[in-house]
Amino acid sequence: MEEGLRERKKRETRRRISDMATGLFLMRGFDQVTVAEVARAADVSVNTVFNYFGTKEDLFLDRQADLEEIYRGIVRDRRPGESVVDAFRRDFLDALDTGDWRYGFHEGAEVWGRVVAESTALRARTLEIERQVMACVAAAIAEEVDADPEDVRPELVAEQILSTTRLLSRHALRRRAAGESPRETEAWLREQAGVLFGLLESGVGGYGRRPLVVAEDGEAAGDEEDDDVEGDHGRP
Amino acid sequence: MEEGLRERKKRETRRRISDMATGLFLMRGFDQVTVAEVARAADVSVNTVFNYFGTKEDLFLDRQADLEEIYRGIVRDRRPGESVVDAFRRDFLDALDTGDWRYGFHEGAEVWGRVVAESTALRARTLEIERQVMACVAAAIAEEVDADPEDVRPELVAEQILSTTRLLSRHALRRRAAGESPRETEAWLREQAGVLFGLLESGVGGYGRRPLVVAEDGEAAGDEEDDDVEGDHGRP
DNA sequence: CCACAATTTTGGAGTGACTGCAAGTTGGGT
DNA sequence: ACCCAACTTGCAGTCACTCCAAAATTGTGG
Repeated sequence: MEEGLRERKKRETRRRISDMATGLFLMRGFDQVTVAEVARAADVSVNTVFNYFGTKEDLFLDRQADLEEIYRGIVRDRRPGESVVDAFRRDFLDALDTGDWRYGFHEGAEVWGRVVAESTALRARTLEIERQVMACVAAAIAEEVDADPEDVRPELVAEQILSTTRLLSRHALRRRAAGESPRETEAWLREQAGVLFGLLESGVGGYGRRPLVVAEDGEAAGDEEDDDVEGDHGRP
Repeated sequence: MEEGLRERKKRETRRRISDMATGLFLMRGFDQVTVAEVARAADVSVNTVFNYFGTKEDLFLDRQADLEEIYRGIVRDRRPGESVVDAFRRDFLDALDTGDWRYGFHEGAEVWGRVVAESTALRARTLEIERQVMACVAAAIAEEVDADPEDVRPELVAEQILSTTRLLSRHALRRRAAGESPRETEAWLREQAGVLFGLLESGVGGYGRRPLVVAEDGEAAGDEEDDDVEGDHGRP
């Protein structure tokens, strides 16, 4: 098991294919590059490409396994006094500091984001991956709180948290793509992370509540702009 | 514009193609039916099929426009005193009563769900549709509360609500597919809708909080089973 | 009823992802 | 050196989907 020549070659080949592919995709766009071209660039046959990667999309998106492992760790290793939401918020803010690839803050993320956004196939695969990661996080949470298999709450919590981070990442990419500077985007993200995670914690129950009594005949049903999410959930 | 012969024929053709397609898909599964077969069954050429439907998946899933309109209505027509979450909960419970198709409670929904679940292409398209519907709901909410275009909260609220209903539908389909009776599933759904929407309202902030002091050396970090989500959001 | 234009349908010839198979080629153990 | 297993390759084929130009159909004005 000393890492034979065979194993090394396999790893190298896989790597070479993946690198050539991502390079071409980033340069010319996903749909503008054929698998045959990738194969030629990596100096292998088309069949070999499909031997290593199940689909063309996987050539660009094959971090799913890593993601699942990392997220499992976040849930498992949360600190004393931390809820699951707390743990993910901390991780998100840390990632913001370190320019982690997961949330799309790293160098060149705008290009990557643009390539994904422009290809329906890649967008679809991204969603599917997110779904699977969600299921994985839900399982991790369920295991941690030792929940009944019938209990749906872990899934809900996972879904809520991941939609929050996904939302933040998406806006980050959009802003960077629109030409905003990394500094500005980071500041904005830090602020919005506070808002959104706060909303997550305290609940969205009151959002957009329509007033019981129509005001003075002025506007129909406007909301206060500043603090329209209150803690009261009682319904009359 | 008296509904000429031409328009009627077009509508009929489209309908015929769609019906034949869904029939075949439900009977034999999405991947086991080719577009050519659908075309033959509908007595048109393959090109005509693609003339009416952009992709094979759209032959099975073309309610998106309806969905968006309905959801817009739910947001717009919420009653006095109702928050957005309230409005969607009410709609969900109503749908449960009426066997509405949107959440997969109608007759034959298990078959439909199985067909979708078995095809990666259909699953992917479903996710993409859900994403677009989400964006639409977010826009509706933003418009209703007259939010700043920069404000991300409407998107978060939309995402949260729709993941809740989606979660409920998914479990409903799974249970029906597993052979549970409609009655049982409905009862379960009604109960879970209460739990999940409640969690949405009051926030998931405390979920899975790890205790500050490890208990007595018994188990490591278990949670109370009944009410592990409290209203306190303060972090120590 | 007859051109004539607009629209729809169709056939045919691609392209590109992906599969299955049979025939090489290569690495590792004997 | 020899063999087996794993890996690679070429080839033929399927299927979704596109582009284009030639019918076929429908609506319109004389």
